[in-house]
Amino acid sequence: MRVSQAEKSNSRQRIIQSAKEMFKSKGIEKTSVALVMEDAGLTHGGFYRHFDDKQQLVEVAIESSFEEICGTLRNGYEVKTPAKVLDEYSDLYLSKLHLDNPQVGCPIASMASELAKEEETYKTVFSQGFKELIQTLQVGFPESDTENEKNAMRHMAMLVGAVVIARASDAKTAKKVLAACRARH
Amino acid sequence: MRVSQAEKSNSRQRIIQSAKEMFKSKGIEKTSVALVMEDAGLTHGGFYRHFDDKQQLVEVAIESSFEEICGTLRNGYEVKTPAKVLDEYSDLYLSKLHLDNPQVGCPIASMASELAKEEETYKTVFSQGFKELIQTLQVGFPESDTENEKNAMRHMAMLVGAVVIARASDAKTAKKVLAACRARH
DNA sequence: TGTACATCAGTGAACGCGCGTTCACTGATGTAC
DNA sequence: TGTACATCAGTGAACGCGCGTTCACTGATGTAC
Repeated sequence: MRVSQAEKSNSRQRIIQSAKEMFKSKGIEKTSVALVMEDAGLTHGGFYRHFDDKQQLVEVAIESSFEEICGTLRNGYEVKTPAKVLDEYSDLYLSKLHLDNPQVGCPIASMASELAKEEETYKTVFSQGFKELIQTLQVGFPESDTENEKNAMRHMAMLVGAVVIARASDAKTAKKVLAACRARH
Repeated sequence: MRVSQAEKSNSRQRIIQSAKEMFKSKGIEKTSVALVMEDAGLTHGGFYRHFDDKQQLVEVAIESSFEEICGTLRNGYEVKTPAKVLDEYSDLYLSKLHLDNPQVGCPIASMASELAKEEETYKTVFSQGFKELIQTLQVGFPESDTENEKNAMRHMAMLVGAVVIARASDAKTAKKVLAACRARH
C-alpha cells in the first residue's frame, strides 16, 4: 500500500541510518539488503523504490558518515578552541568506547580496507569525505596551512591504524595499542 | 589418484601461498576456497584433505604472513643497523609499490579490519603475530624497552592507517597521504 | 626384493544456503476534473 | 469541495548465482608379508 511522500522520505532516512550502522559494525559484504531493510522496519522488496542497487546505498552511507563527523567537529569549534576540539576528538577516537562501538564510530576505521577492494567509484566518494574531514581537522594544528594538512593526515593515519589494529586484536593487546597512541599527540 | 607425501606437503604450501596472496589482495570473504585451490593448481574438492575448513586456512595464512615479515626484518638486522632497518621498512611500507601490491604486502593493512568482524579465534592469532612484529621492530627505536614498545606500536599504527586510507582513496589523495606520513618518522 | 592390498590425495558432481535483484500484487496517496 | 483514476511505496514469493562443504570415485602410494 502506497504511503505519503513524507513517510517515504522518512523510510529512506531510516534505511540510510541502518545501513551506516550495519556497514560499520558488520562490514559491507556481510550486511545484506534484507537485513538493512528489516532493521529499518521494512521488507527487502521495497529497497529498490529508494536505491538503484546496494552499491548506491554504500555510496550514500559513506557520504553521510563523513558529513556526520564533520558536522560534529564544526559544532565543537563554535564553543571550543580548535586545539581542544582536536584533543577531545583524538581521545574519543582512541577510547574503549570507540573501540567497542564501530556502529557509531569513524567510517574510515571500519570501512576503509573493505572499500579498497571494491570499485573505483567508492574511492571517489571516500576520498571526498576524507578530504573534507582533513580540512575540518587541520585548523586544530598550529603551523602553516600546507604543514597542517600534512599534520592532520599523519595524525589521522595514526588514529585509524590504532583502531584498526586494536579491533583485530584480543582485549589486552588492543588496550596496549590504544594507550601507546594516546601517549603523545 | 593418490600422490606422494612430499607432493602433498608441496600442495599444502602452494595452497597457503595462494591463500595469503588472495586474502590480502581480494579480501578473505571474496576469496573462495575454489579460487585458492585453482590458483594452487588443484580442484576445490581436495581442499579438505589439507584443512578442516576455510577458517583454519585463514588462521594459517595470518600466522604465515607475520612470520614472513618478521623473518625479512631479522635478516635485515644481520647486515644493517636497527635504525636503518626501521627506516627502510617504513619507506617501503609507505611506497607506491606497497600501495599497489597488497598481495605481497603487510597483512595488517589488508586484513585487519576484516578480521575485526570475525570470530575471537582470529583475534588471538592476529595479536600473536602483531606482538611478534612489534618485538622485532622495537629494537630500531633509541629509548628504553617499555618506551620502545610504545614507539613501535605508535609508528606501526601510523603506517597501517596511512596505507589503509591510501588504498581506499583515489590516486591523487593516496599520494598525498603517503607523502604526509613519509615527512617525519 | 616382489606381491597383494589398504590407504588416501585429488577429482568433479551435487548439496543446502544466503545473497542481490525482479516481479505481480495491494491499496493508500496524489491529482485532474 | 467531491469524485474518479493513475501512481507508486511497500509486500513477499521467486529467480539465478556463487559459496562452503560433502561424497562416491579413481588410481598411485605406502606397507605388510
